[in-house]
Amino acid sequence: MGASQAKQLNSSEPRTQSQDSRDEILKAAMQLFANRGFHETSMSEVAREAQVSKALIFWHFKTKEELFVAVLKRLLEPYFIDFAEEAAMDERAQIEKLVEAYLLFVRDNASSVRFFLAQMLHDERLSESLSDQVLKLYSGYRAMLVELIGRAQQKGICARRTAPESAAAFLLSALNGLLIEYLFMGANAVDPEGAVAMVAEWLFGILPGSSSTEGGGAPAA
Amino acid sequence: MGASQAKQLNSSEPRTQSQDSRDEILKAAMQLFANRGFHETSMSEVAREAQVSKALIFWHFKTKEELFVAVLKRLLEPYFIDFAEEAAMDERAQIEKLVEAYLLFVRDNASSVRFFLAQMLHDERLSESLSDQVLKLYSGYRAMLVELIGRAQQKGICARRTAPESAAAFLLSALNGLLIEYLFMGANAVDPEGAVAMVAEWLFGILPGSSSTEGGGAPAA
DNA sequence: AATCCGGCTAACCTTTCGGTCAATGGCAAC
DNA sequence: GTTGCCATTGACCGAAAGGTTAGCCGGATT
Repeated sequence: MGASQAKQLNSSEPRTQSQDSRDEILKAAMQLFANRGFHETSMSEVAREAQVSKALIFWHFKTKEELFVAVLKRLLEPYFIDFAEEAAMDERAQIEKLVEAYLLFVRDNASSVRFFLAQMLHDERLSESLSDQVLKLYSGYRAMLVELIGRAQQKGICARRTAPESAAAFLLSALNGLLIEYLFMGANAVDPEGAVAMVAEWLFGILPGSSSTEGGGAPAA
Repeated sequence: MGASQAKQLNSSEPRTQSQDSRDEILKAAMQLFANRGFHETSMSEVAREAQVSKALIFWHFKTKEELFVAVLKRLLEPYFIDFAEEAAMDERAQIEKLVEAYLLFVRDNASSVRFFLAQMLHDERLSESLSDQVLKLYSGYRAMLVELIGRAQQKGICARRTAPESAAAFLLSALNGLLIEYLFMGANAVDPEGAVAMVAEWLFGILPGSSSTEGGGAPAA
C-alpha cells in the first residue's frame, strides 16, 4: 500500500468543487484498479469508495475506459523522475547510481509496477498508450546506460569489451530479472546493494569494493 | 458433427464420448482464457467455441473456477520437460544447454508463458496452485544451476568465484529479464545464441566460442 | 425575483453474467 | 421391452454489470 501521493495543487488554479469530486473519484479508482484490475472493478464500487453517486462518475468520465486511462496517467506520474547526471561522478559511479535508482524505484513502487506489468502483459489493447510511455521511459534509461558504458570503455575503466549496446541490454535484462524476482519472491529475496555489487563486478572487474577504484584489469580465466 | 478431431487416445483407456466433449471444452477454454484472461471470458463464449451447450460445461466442471484450474493444469503440461543431464558433457556444456533450453522453451511457448506471468501477477488468489507449481519448477531449475556451477568451480573451469547460489540467482535474473524483453519486444529483440554466448563469457571467461556444441553466432541486432 | 447552469443524485434500463433445472436421447443391462 | 444411467440440452433465474435519464439543488447573472 504505497502512500505518498499528495497531488500538488497549483494555488494559481482556483480548484472548483467539481475538481474535488473528480479527484476523489480518481483516487478511489486508482486504488481499486491497481489492486483488482480493470475488469474486476465495477463502477458502483468506485462510486461507493469515492462516496459519490455512480452517475457522477459518468458525468466526469464518459466511459469506464476513459476513467481507466485517466488513472493510468496519474499512476504513471511518479515514474518520471529525472536521473540527474551528476557530472562530478565518474562513469562507474554514475552507472552504479543508475542501477541502484532502478532497483530502489521498483522497491518503492512495487504495487504499481506490478500492476503495470500485469496490465501490459494482459490487455494490450486497453493499455496501448501505457505501453508507449513505459517503452519510452525504458529506452531512455537504456540509452543512458549505453552512453555511459561507451564512455567508460573509452576511458578504459570498463572490463567488458562487448558492444555497449549489448552490455546495456544484458544489464537491463538482469535488472528486469531482479524486478520480477522481487515481484514474486518479495523484498527478502533481492537486495539492491548486492545486485549493484554484482553488476559492478561484471562490468568493471572483480573488486566488489567502493567505486573509487580505477583501472580494473580484465578478470580473464 | 461431434467427435472426429484426432486426439491421440491411449488404447488402454476406452475414452468415452463424455471425455470427448470434456476435451473439446477444455480446448476451447484454453484458447479463450489464454487470449483474453479469466474474467473477460464468459462461459457462454466457451460453450459456443466448443460447440456444446453451456449447461454441459457445468455438468463437467462445477464452477467457472474449476474449469479454469483444469485449463491451467493442462497448459502447464509442456512445462514439465526433463532436462536429461547428459553425463557425457562437461559442466560448461551442460550449463549452456540449460540456458538455451530455457530460452528456446520461452520462445516456443511464448503465449502461455505470457498468460501465466500475467495471471500470477494479477490474480494471486485465483492462481495459487499455479504459482506453487511454477515456483517448484523454477527452484528445481535453479537447483540444477547451482549444482552445475558448483561442480564447474571445483573443476576450475569457472571464472567466477562468487558463491554458486549467487551466481545462479544472477544468471536466472538475466534469463528472466530476457524473458520479459522477449514478451514485450518480440522475437527480433532476443537471440538465444547471443545470450548463451554472453552468459558463457560471464561465467567462464572471455572466449565466445562454445566448447562442444556448434553455435552459429548471429550478429547482434 | 426570475433565470440559468454546473454539479450532483435516485431510479431506471438493457444486457450479460454464472449457475440451475426439468426434461430428453441414446445405449447397455436385464 | 423396460429399466436405468450417462450425457446433453433449452429454458430459465437472480444478480450485477455499464450506462442513461429526469430532475434536484444552490449560487451566479440578469
